[in-house]
Amino acid sequence: MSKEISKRYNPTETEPKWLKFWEKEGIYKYNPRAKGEVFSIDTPPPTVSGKMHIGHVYSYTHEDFIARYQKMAGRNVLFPFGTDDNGLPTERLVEKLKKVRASKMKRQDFIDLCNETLKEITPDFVADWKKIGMSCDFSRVYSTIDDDCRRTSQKFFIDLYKKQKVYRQDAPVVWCPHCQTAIAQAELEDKEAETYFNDIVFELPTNLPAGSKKNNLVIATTRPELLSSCVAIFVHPSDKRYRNLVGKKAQVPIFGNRVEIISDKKVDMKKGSGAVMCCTFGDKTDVEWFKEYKLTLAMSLDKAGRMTEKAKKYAGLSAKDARHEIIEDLKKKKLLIGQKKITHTLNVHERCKTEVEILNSEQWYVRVLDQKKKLIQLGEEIKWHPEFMQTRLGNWIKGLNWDWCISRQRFFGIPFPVWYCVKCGEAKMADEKDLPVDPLSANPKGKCEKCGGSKFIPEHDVMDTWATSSLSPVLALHLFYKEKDVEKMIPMNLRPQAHDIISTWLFYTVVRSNYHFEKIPWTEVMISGHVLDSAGRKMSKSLGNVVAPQEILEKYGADALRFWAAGRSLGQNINFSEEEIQAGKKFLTKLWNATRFVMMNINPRDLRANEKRIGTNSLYPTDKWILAELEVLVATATKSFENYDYSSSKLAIEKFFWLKLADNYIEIVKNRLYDESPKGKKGRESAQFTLYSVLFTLLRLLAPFIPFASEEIYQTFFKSAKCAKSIHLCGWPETDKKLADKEKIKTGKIIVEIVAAMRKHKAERGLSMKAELEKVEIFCDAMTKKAIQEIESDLKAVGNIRKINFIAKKNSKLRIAIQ
RNA sequence: GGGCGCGUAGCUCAGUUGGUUAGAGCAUCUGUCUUACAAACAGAGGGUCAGAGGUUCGAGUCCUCUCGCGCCCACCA
Repeated sequence: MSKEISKRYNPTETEPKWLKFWEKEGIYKYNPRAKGEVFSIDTPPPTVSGKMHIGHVYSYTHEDFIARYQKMAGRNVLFPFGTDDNGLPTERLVEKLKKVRASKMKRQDFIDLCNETLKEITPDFVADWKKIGMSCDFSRVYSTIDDDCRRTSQKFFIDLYKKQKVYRQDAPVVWCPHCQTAIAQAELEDKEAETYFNDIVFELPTNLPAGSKKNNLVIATTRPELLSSCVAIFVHPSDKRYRNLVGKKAQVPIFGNRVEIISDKKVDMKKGSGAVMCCTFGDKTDVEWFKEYKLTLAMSLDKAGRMTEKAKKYAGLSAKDARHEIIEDLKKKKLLIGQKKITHTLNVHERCKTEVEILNSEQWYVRVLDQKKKLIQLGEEIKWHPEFMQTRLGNWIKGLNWDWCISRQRFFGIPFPVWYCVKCGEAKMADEKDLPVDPLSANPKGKCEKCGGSKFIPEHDVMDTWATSSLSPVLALHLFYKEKDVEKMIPMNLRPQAHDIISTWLFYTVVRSNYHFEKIPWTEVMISGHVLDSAGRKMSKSLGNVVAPQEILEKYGADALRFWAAGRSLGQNINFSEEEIQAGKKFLTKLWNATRFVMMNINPRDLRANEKRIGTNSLYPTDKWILAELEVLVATATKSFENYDYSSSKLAIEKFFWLKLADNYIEIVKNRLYDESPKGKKGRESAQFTLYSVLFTLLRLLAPFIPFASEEIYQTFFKSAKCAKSIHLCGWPETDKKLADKEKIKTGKIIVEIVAAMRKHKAERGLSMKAELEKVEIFCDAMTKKAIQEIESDLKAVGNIRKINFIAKKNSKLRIAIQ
């Protein structure tokens, strides 16, 4: 071995080298016809959003551990890659990068700008995924806005239409006034806010039944600006205070219109005054009442969140300003008789944190509410890792209140392949062979199927990005398979993802797979947790605790980051800790040094030539011990990986390497390696053979976690004797039951115990570990004595002991006395 | 209010189907230049396993309740 091999492993120098090598050699290319059972992964296409963040590192490395393991275990791994780059997130990014506002630009100019911007930034964005060592096949990637995805997305939309699983309806929908589009239930977030509960006086008609004391009705509301939308007042049926008012009318203050007082059990008698104004629309209950009692529609807010003509003198004001003015006016008229400060939770749009409204508008919906039972059942058919994550999907489905709204009044997305007949309004779908199509620039073929009309207007809306990414199994498979073969590959083997998008991406994919293929999209899912800051708080720009993985990569390299990411079990959140990443780097140095030391004392070619002669049978008992331990390790690591439990695998490997191999075994046998005399040949060769095979096995066990360092070590020290061109093609170690010798494991425990006793003896006396020990007395039973005698020479060497005395007695526990 | 997860050494976490004296890393202290590694190595101290009941010969592990933390959902008049 050449002397210039450095003492310290330098990841930042090494990693780019192997990245290039893997790409050049096509190590991770997928070949559908290659041998081995296919293992297909529905990789999450990251949203192109500037830069990869630390949360990406965490969950993507998890799936990479599994992909690499599966590949080494002989499966033909399909590990595709794509990017999700349309819809609101992309629009927002482009607006920010290019300092433009989509709403102030010509539609087509903005779309062109989005496409250009994506072209500029995507390569750098994807490069980060390569840098962390993802073993995806990057030679073909999809983007959810590319031609093929647009075609696929539109094709499957038409499929939904034909199957009547998608419908268009003019109805109340959750609306973001900032983004000016409808959004889906899954895109809502909670936000705590302070507001006032206002007690407002509604005048009652004068012709009240005899005995009525009051001539007005007080209603508490947080949203006085919606007074002009008030279409009814609700009270509880058993509320004695208002019983005689049911069926009567009350006058809306300021606006003067009269609304009916209705009784309904949804009213909470204890809240406010017990009487509620129903506005179209203030909240979900209003929608329910609107539908149930067929109330009139009175929308006071427009799509931009400004007051409409309905609000008369307040028209044109923002909701916030209108609230202020109305309160002032009510005060003047002495119709506001109380204000109470409260904190309540309201729904905001997750993308822009704007308070959402409910507006009536025409949207496309995918049916999900009538499928709840079936969808829950499909969720149960999938095997979940960890299991408890399945409950989250079940709970989400149970709690759904709206069908899945997929239309967005936006610009950069996949258009609906739809026109509407001017005469009868019937939707007309595009011809499949014309896809992808933009209805704004193309015309439909043929006449209206319903009325025979020949004039059409195009659909302006685009689809929500989830409506395309929910087809990711198809998008990914289509990179490598012909369209007609795609369905045969479903269900895929694995969907990996983080827990935050169970109610969106995971759920929607199940919905689509059910409608299009009538089966689950994958047989197993693995769900990763999140990365929190070192104090366990969410990372956010406002807290200033965001960690950029790019800096960590530069400082410690990808392997150290990956090693850190493997440290917590699947599904658990992890706190970011630079110390733990440092520990990973230390592990790499230690591994490098241990290998370097071993290989300085071994000539792999000689070893190979003498392999048969040395064999495993004639090995020293100490050597059989470490091989037995290694067998246990391989079995554990394999079992854990098969169960997606990479963290147990990593922990076991780490402990074996550091505690058993480096701290003990190598220390014990190094004396045999140094002995170059003819007499020491047998012992030397036995240790060499053992060390070489242990390290090569260990290296393969570690390869999924630290692909760069394991490759560097393989290429530097092992490749001449082994044939594969990369460690990642060397295969997963096989277990060899012959070596799993339980007796030798017991012997090993005894060795470690005796060595520890000698070390303690020397440490307590401040002696060098090399210091000679005159005599060591061992109290034990006859069986143990026999076992120790087999390894006596190794023990004497490592402890520099002159003499070992045995005091063997029946049932005597092992005890060591040192002089 | 409902669901899920978590609570083990100063910190971050392991702890298989219940079974010897509850483990590791980091941190702390002490020692050692030892022909892989001083950014190393060896050793030490440090735990009522959140709390209370229960099942059991035996509970960190199983059951019930309580408390604390986190996430998701609901409530938003």
